Amino acid sequence: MGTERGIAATMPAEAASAGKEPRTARGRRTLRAILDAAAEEFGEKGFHEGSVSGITRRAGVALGSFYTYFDSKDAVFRALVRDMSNQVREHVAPALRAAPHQIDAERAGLLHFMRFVRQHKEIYRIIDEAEFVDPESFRAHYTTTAERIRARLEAAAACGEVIPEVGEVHAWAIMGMNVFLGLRYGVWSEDASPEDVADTVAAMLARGLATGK
Amino acid sequence: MGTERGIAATMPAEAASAGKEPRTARGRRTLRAILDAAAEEFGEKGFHEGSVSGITRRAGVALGSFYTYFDSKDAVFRALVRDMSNQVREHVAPALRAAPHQIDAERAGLLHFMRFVRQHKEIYRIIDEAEFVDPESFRAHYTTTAERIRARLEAAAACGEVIPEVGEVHAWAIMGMNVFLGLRYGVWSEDASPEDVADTVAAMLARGLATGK
DNA sequence: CTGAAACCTGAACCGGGTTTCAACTTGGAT
DNA sequence: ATCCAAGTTGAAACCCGGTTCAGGTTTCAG
Repeated sequence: MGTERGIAATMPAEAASAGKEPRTARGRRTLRAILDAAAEEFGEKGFHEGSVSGITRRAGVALGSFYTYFDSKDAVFRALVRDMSNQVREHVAPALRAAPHQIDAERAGLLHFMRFVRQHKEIYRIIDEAEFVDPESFRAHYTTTAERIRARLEAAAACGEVIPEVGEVHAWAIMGMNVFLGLRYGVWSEDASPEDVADTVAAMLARGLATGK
Repeated sequence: MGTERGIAATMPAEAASAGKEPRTARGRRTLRAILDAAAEEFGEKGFHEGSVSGITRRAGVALGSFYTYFDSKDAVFRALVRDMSNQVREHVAPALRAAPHQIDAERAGLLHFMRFVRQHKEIYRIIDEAEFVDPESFRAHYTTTAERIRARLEAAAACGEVIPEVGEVHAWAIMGMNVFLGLRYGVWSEDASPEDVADTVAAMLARGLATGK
């Protein structure tokens, strides 16, 4: 289960706990190692089964060093959840902008989300477990995601691309579909191509399931 | 957060761990008290934060009595997950049968699911946490739920009530919508009536979001 | 009524993981 | 070259909750 790049690519300024930011290059290196190790550890074992010593072992640093950068086990987890949430958004956003029509945009959103998930299967374990470990971030993640979908839909409604009744309910419905399809066809099994799944959903979104009669 | 009836209504034979079934009326009473208390405890605090002593305190029995009926903390949780899964199904099933048309059936499914959720808000904490505590049951719950939806859709397709292309993808999409709408409008806030939400979704499912043009 | 099985009790055991801390090392500014 | 703040170390203190168990109480079939 390749965590590959993990958090490393972007190093958010607020990764460490308040007042514990590294001041030297060495410190930044260690912090990054700890964050990547934490993504691995929690992705594999979950929050409660994962351990701080597991993180430091993977990172190749001493147990005590962890507390140079984080106040607690919870704190790293929170940092990770926020980062994951951002990563998804940043990965999907460009595809949305490129779409010529709103239905295409929703199709592209799902498609790129599924692709992202296949490369970062740890995301479900981390975001889902946030419901228990860091409810604030969990709620924030889904609320802002739904809000973004709603804004897109309403803009499209203004252009006459979709029906004028679109609103929050549609946004949550679409988000729910995407999350479950990502779990089913991204994490659990890859027995259907993301493109086919996205096509099917786009068709349903466009014209519904009812027959003409 | 009234757990109200909890598990009490139906007492599944396999609630207790193997070989630990109660043999007297007193035993059954105690087992039931423990199960209801466990639903409360885990619903409020989640699996890891919840404790066996918290359960027995709520149930008004001694710590040791717990182990008369369950092999471990995990075991009660597993029993709870299966029971919850059944309860939802049993609560929603009748409404499905009563629907005259497949789209009505899906509307009714969502409607009754939301109503059930409002009365059993613990369900999300318990089923969601099963992803980590009891992955088998978690997977089973969603797999069989989706399978049931798929079967309904395909039967309806055979009657010409819905388009013939319906399949697994549609089933997972509908399930995902329902889960997230239940979370948003059942657990997090009751700022929209289940009926309105269900109507909106049914319309989307029937005719889609695209405009005529 | 009565005795054995079922059930209840809670103090104590136990393992494991988080967090602390005092001594030590490193690196870059002066 | 020197010095000290930043960083590192890992053993051990600490905490906490799951699980056990030996002894007492209740139930109910015979």
